[in-house]
Amino acid sequence: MVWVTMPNERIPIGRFSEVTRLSRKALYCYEKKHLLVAAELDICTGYRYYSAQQIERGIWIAALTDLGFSLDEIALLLERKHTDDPEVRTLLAERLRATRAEIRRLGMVERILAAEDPFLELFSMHLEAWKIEDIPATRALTIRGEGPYHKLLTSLIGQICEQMATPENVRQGVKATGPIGSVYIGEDCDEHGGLVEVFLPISGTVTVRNPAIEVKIIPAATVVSALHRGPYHTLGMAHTKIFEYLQERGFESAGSPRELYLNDPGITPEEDLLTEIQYPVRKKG
Amino acid sequence: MVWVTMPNERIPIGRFSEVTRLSRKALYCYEKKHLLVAAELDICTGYRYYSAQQIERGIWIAALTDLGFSLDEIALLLERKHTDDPEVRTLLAERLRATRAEIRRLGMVERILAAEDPFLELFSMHLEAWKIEDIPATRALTIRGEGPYHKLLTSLIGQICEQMATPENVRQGVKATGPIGSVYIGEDCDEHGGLVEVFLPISGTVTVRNPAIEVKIIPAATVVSALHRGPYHTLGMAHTKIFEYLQERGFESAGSPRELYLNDPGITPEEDLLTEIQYPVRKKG
DNA sequence: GGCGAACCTTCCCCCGGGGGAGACTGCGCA
DNA sequence: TGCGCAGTCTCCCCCGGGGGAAGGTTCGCC
Repeated sequence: MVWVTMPNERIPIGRFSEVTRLSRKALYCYEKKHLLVAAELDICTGYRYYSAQQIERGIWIAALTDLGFSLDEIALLLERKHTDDPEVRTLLAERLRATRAEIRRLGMVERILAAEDPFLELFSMHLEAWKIEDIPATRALTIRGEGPYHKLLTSLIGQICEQMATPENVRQGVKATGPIGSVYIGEDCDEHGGLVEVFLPISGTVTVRNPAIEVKIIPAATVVSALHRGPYHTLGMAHTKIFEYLQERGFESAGSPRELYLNDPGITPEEDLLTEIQYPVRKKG
Repeated sequence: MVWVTMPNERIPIGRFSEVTRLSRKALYCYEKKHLLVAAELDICTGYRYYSAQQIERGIWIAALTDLGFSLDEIALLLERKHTDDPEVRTLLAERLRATRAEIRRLGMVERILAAEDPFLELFSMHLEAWKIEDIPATRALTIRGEGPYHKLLTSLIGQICEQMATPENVRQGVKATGPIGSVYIGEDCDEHGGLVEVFLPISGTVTVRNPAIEVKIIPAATVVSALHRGPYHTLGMAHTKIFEYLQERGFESAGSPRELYLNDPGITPEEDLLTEIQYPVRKKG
């Protein structure tokens, strides 16, 4: 027996959309990409009609998009899902991996949002979102000193700036090519003082009169870097945390830590000061 | 002391992008939306230069987009994050809710992908993704019968189709407006047989000669519906599962269950047959 | 002063659809 | 036979950028 009277071999898009749970927009879109083309297109009116057989394909598409596959991937999966294809297995495995990564990420997002003060949590967290950077070698003015950091840095930076600002250097067009930074060299640095080198990357022909100042190439390095926001006297804590992090992750230190002073303490409020902290490390495989 | 020589009040987009971890594309995009506009635009060359003060804003934006806020929301949050604004709190709460929902969803996705046969798991799961529908009242041809389902349904459906196919009805332009379905009326239905009404929604002026056939209005209903794929003799299991589901969720039954036969068993292979199962329920708040 | 490399610009297409406008069609009913 | 409403069509803009082309700019160094 054939159900001659059944109209459902000519399903208009609305009904098809309901039963497959695919929106019309999605159906138009799939048609454009030849992923699911209506069985019939009335040339007169432009109306689309789907066949009952297409319902199954529609449901598959809906299910697979829910899993997070792209439409291209879905086309491939639909074509080969019954064959035990290595490409299909790869696709599934990769999707599983990506899904788990996303769940982990969202878990962290949830923790932040659920925190007492999400904004505080968030900002410090993001600042402490380390990244690994390759720093190219740089030509720089450098000056060393030893003593309690606060006064020392002010003095060293002052001397470098003065040297840059001499008429002859201004005339020569010497330019700073990056922010001023410092390297903590001493073995026995503690939180308050030690041996420090301040540097300022430059370009051009520079004339140095101050005998304390050298022009050096700072060698390239791979560093783990983090951004710190707040007064300079809070940098010590930041260093401690980063150092712990590196230990945990098994990074191997490859030199003295540096700081880059991203803005000018003369015109920026203390609590908005940004400092990039860099720890040279050896590359992990 | 002012660091007169520092060039970092004129940060080109590349460096700004590195330090904030925002891609250039993103920065162009934020500029268009006035979310983060470079401090300086060289009118001659079109080059953008950011100021060091903008780094902080950039970092905020990066952090908030990671949390999943839209750019409009971020604009609002940045403006009011220090005020204890109810709108801000709502935004945070809503984001937390949405994040948790997404985590739950991805948990299910993970389960499916990690299953032995993801495709099997997926299809049955998606078919059993219930939805609640409001079915409007419909005019239909109906016919009742009692006995073992298999033979009974075949016979009843046959009679309805015959009635539709009579010359006078064809001439009158009587049309089916939906798939054939059935209602299991008997209190003592079991898996094998009982009292059943078969219906076919129609439009137009119909002539009925078969005394067993009535033209009725099937009343509107709110139903929980699921799609089943496979031979008709497996429908019993599906009914059992849906019924259990309804019990668990505390739905209150509001009538006899129905089935809609979405494709024609005469031309569709048994294992591809789609049947929509509907259980009338009372609306839950 | 010149050169090459690195950097920057705008422009256009892509993802996977959602929202809505403006116009046409179909269908049920009288 | 016509009416009215619901369904459908195409077109365009939106999200939040990514990828890449084609062309102008800057910079450091020689």
